[in-house]
Amino acid sequence: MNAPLVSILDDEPEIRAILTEALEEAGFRTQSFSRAREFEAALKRVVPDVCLVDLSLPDTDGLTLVHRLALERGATVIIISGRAQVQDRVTGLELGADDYITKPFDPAEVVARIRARLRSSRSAPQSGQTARFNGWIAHFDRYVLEDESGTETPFSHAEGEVLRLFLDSPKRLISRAQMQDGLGGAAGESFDRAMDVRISRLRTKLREDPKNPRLIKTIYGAGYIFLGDVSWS
Amino acid sequence: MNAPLVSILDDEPEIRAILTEALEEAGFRTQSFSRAREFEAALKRVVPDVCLVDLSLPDTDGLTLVHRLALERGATVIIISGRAQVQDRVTGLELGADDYITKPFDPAEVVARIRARLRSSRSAPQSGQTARFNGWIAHFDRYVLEDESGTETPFSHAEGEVLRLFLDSPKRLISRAQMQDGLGGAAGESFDRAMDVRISRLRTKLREDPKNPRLIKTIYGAGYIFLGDVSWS
DNA sequence: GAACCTTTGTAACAATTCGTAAGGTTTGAG
DNA sequence: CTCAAACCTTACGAATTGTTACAAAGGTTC
Repeated sequence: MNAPLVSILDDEPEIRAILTEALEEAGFRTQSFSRAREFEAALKRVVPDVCLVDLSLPDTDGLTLVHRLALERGATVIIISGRAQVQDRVTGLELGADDYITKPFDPAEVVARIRARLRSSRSAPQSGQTARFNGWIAHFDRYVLEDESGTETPFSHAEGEVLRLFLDSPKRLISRAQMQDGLGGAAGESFDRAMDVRISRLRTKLREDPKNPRLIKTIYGAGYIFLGDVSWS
Repeated sequence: MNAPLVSILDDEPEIRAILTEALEEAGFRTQSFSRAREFEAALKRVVPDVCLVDLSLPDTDGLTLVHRLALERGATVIIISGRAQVQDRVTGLELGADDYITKPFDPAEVVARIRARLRSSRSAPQSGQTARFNGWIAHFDRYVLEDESGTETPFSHAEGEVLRLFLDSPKRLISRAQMQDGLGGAAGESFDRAMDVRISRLRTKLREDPKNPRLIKTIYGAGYIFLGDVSWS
C-alpha cells in the first residue's frame, strides 16, 4: 500500500517548507509547487490524493482553480487561505473545496484534516477495523476473532462493543459506569448484570482461564483492566 | 430524491434553534436532541446523512460517542465545540470526526461544511452497470449474475435493488432502516419482513453457506454488512 | 381468454442473540 | 474465620432474524 500523495500549491517558500516537513513526518508523500501553471502540468501525470491550495496566488484566480479541480476532476481539495472572513470560507466550500483552513495554521491540524478526508474518500479499506493483541487478531469488519493458528471464532455485535472498548484503552482501568456509557447505553438502568454476561461471553471466546485471566482482569469494586499489547491497523 | 437528514445533538436549546432554522432554510430535514441517550435511540431506526455533535454534553463523553458513530457505524460526524485549542481539534478529527467547527460559529459556514461533506460522500459510490466482486460479476443491465465459470443466474428487480445497495457501500454496516430508505418505494410501516426474504433469496443466488455466510453478514440488532472487494465498471 | 410462469409479499416455524433471573464463587473488611 | 457485597456463570425466555411454503399480482404464450 502506497503512502498517500499530497500536492501543495503555495507561493510562500516558508509555508511550503513547513507543510512538507509536517506531512512527510506524518508519513505522506509530498509534491510542492509555487505556481498554478506547474501545478496543473503535474496534475496531468498523477492525480494526488489531496491538494492543498493557497488562494492568494499571483498568477491565477485561486477560486477558479479550485472549482476546476474539485468539481470537474473530482480531486480532494483543501483550501489554505489568509482570508478568514466567513464569506470567504463559505464561497470556497461552495465552489467545491472539501475543507478550508485559515492562516495562521498549526501543521498538526492540517495533518488531522487531511487524514479525515482520506478516511472518508476510501470506503473500502477503512482503517481501525483490525486489531492485533497477544496472538489474537480481531476483525471488526467481519465480526471474527482469529487465532494464532488461523482458526476463526465469530463474535456478536454486543461482544464486539465490549471488545472494542477494551482495545481502545488497554492497560487502563475502565469503570463499570464508563462501560455502560460506552456500550450504547441500552438503558439497562437498574440491572447492569447484562454487562457481566457480555464480558463473561467474551472471556469464553478469548479462552480465558477463569481462575487466572490473562487479558480481561477484574478489579474488585472498581472495574476492569484489559492487559495486552494492542496495535490497530 | 429525499432531502438529506441532519441530526443535531446539543444541550443548549438556543443553539439547537439556530441550527435547525438555518438548516431547514437551506433545504435539509433536521432532527435535534439534547441528550446522547435519546440521540442514540433514534439512531437505531434511521442513520442520518450528517450528525452535528456538541462535545460538551452533560451525560456522556462526547469523544467516545463520536468515535463509535464515525468508525463503528460509518456515519458522517461534524463536531461543534466550544473548545478551540488545536489539540482539541486534532484529537476530535483523529477519533473519526469529518470536520470540527468551533463556537461561536456562523450558521452559513455550518451549512457550507455540511454540503461539502455530502458532496464527497455522494460521489464515492459510482453506480455503473457492471460490478465485480469475489469471483462474481453482476450485470445490472441484463439482470444477471455471472459465475466464475461463466454460468449465469438471473436475478429479479427486487433482488437487484438490495444487491446494488450492498455493492455501493461494501464493508460498512447498513442498518435495516437505511435499507428501507434505500429501497425507496415500500417505505410504509408495512411489515419489513419482506426485506429479510429479499436478502434470503439473494443469499441463495450467491450460494452462501447459511451457517457461515461469507458475503452478506447479519449483525443482530444492527443491520447487515457486505464483505467483498467491489469494483464497478 | 385461459393456462402458465415469474415475481413478490405474507405467514408460519426454526434458529440465533441477548437480557434477566437465580444460583454459586470470589473478594475484602472486621 | 465469618459474612456481606461484588462478581461469574448457567439457564431460560423474549425479541430478532432465517427460511420455507403459499397466495396474490402481473405478464406471457398459445
